[in-house]
Amino acid sequence: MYVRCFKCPLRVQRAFTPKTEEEVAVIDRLKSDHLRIPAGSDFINPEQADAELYTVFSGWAFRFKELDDGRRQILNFALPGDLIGLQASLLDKSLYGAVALTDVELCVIPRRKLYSLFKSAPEVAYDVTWLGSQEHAIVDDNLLTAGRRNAAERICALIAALYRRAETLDMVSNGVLDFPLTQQHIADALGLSLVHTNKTIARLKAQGLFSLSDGKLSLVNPRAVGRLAQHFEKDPAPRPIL
Amino acid sequence: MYVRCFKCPLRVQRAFTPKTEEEVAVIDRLKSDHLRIPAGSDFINPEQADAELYTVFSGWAFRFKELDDGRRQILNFALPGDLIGLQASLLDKSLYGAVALTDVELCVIPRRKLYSLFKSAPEVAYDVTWLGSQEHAIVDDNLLTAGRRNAAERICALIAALYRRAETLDMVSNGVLDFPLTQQHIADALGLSLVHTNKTIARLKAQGLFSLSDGKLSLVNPRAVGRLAQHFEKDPAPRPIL
DNA sequence: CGCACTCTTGAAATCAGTCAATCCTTGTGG
DNA sequence: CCACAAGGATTGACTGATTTCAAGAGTGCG
Repeated sequence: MYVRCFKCPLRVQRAFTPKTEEEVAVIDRLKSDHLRIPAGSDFINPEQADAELYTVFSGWAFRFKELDDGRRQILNFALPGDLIGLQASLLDKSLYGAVALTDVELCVIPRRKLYSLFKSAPEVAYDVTWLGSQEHAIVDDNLLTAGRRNAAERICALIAALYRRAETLDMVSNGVLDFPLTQQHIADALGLSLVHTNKTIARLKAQGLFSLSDGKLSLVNPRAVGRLAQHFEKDPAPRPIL
Repeated sequence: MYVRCFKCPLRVQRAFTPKTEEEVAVIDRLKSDHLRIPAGSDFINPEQADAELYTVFSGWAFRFKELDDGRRQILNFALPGDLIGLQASLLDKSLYGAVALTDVELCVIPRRKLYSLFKSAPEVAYDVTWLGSQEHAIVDDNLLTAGRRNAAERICALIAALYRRAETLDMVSNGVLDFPLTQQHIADALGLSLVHTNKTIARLKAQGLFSLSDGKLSLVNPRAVGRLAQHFEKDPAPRPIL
């Protein structure tokens, strides 16, 4: 079930800027494979030298780093349309790992073709850079969260940001989002322990901020969540997609 | 005292990959100004819509984000040769501020020229992307630090990383580095309070890990610092510079 | 001299981490 | 159908790291 870019159902969504036929043709030639990765398995290893560049086609994934003794920090989550592996492709060595959170489909862009892409299709290269910066902005935000917010604020910030991003991809229906993170993932993303994460989530749910069970998230009181999170982002403008 | 790129004393240092004459000419035409910013003043405001792209020519700078109530997180420090403002240039709105830590000289690259740069000088555009990824990798690291290391580890990780980067720029002489961060900066970069930062630094100094006073840093026991920091980086390969 | 900035120090308060069980659901094998 | 294992969520009690509050000391500067 290989998906050709000119038949890609993702790129026509409202979240993405339309591309010309020629650009899509370039991207289609660029794409070397369409992978299916089962939930829980990794597709970039820390230390890996030859990691490719991926666009998430469907499902959720995340990047992480860890210390010797196993302490793990999730750096950011990737949703459909997001790029994963630009650093690893450019820097000749991955400094992080990437894991499929749900079953995931990935479009593969061979790292070897990246440099020539800058020569042959500058508009597409510009989009690559743009998407890299976008991810960078998210990590910046996550650093602010881990460094300066308390537990309740961290959880609201994470939930608000993911909910918002999912919304633009029409992944929210009737106010409910399929939310595949376990509490362990949330803890790892926020720099908290599992136990403290659990207790804080319980308190926030009891306060009626949001509901989350059986992998279904909905914001019961979006205002209050947004206030705690100090989540300022307005509706994100359409963005490029490869 | 405008510095033309073909006379740039920075780009000839061993830390940077040499460029062809044509490339330097392109960069020289790209450069629109050479700014001097006094220590402590900011050159990118959070929320600023028209931030330019800068290369640090001399001195130290940093990027930061803050919350409503003033809690501030430093995202990363920039040394000579580092790029600042790529996100802000690309994303039409800065989501962070940038401040001169010491007196700083900046090479200005107008954001307006960025897109056309991708068409006219793909090798240079590639370097821009590369440098963006490089900064991204540093922020990833800082997120791991803020999320998962304890106070002593955080301080060692920061010191080790900055010392190492400064070393490659020949800013370390006789084992001593001019280190312009106040303890408040260190605290803001690591997600710690000032008081706890102070006490932890005092303890580490007493243990003979490093010395730091009057803005002079030296690693008394580099091994121990590296071990606590779990700082794996080997000698960084030469990198591009604009 | 007085002000501003940075660094220090002590004590009290609190947030978050660790340890240790228990519960629940789901899937598997007998 | 039942026993059992595995993964995730939950809870209580305790410990400890880090923050907050408050005060003081050293230095450079107008």
